[in-house]
Amino acid sequence: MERRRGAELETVLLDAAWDELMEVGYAQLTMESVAARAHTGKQVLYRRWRNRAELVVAAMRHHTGSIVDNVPDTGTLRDDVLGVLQRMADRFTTLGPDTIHGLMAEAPDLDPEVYRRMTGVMRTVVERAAARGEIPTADVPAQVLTAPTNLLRHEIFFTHEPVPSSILTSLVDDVFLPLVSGTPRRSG
Amino acid sequence: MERRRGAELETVLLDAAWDELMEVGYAQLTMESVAARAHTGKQVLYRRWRNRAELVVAAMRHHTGSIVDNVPDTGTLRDDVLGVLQRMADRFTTLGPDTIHGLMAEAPDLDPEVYRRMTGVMRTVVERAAARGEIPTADVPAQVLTAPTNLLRHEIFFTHEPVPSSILTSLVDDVFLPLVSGTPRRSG
DNA sequence: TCCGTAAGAGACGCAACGTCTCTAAGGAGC
DNA sequence: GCTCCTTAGAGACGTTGCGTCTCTTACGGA
Repeated sequence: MERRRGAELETVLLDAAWDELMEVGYAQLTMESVAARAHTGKQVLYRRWRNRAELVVAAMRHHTGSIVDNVPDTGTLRDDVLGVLQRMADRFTTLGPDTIHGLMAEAPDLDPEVYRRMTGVMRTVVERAAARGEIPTADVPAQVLTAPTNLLRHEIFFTHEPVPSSILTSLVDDVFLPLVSGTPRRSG
Repeated sequence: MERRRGAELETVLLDAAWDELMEVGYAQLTMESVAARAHTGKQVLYRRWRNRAELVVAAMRHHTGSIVDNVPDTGTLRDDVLGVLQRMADRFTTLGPDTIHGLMAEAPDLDPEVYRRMTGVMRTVVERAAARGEIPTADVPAQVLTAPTNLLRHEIFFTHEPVPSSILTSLVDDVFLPLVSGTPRRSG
């Protein structure tokens, strides 16, 4: 019997977890089913991850690299932000809301990190736009900076159909760009 | 033995579920624990609700009435919106994120209804402001209308501490009011 | 060649699910 | 006031999946 070890085994485990996630979804995914799919025992899983949630998160990380790498840089703020949103939408659509909700419920310490990353991405995009002179300043309130990604995430969480692209454009054109372009201080 | 029936029994059951929810949280709440607290059997619960999620939702509804009743009407748009947000924050804070995530994971068909209600509330608030002449028009894009409540909900979902009131004011002053008051069309 | 680590496999006890069964309380109808 | 029918109260039951524990054995390092 060929016995897998080290990185090779780990890849097999993570792939098994990912495949199981894609086929049956998070709610139906069990440690037993992943172990069986990888032709190994549960202990091998528990030696590496403390529970289902950690295993699935690791599988997700393994399957798709970080969003933070290669921030969109199209030359216009609008397309950059749309690019960011499009990537988020694509990514979460493949996961599906049940997986997301399940993970949120079981791995509560995990989420803040995930979404704080996007703040950095948006900051980069906005700073580039300001450097181009496209917007008056990169000094944008945090709530404005994170509004598009947060609203999209909200949409993904509460909607069970894929997010239509009209929502993405509306978030950019109706919400984000007006807030950063004019930045009209209220007269009151 | 006094045997409870009908509405009286139902109230006891829902109260037991609510108390259990407040004391141990959603993850630790079991049908058995609720039944025991209500001094009854599980079958009495299952005769009324199909599962844990439905029971808890019913308990929440029973404990706190709808938000839609009495929309804030303070005379200024800013205070109205702040009032709406404050109520949302209060309500969700008593529940806690684990309960919310747990419910979302187990009762996926439930959520859209809940958050579409707030759209109606915001529409009312904005229409009143337009009628007062406080803002130029009540014809506001849907994404703008729902931005504050959605962003707050997002914040509640991803944060594990209570939402500070500075976030509420920022959502109103930095995001919402600029979008509805000037509504400056971008020059480009 | 020997040894120690960990893979592969599965038994185990536990917790909670949701179903099923049983007894008896207490309204409704006569 | 008696009978009947619904259903409360209680808990047994089988199932599932968790996370732990145990055992044998492959294999890489010294």
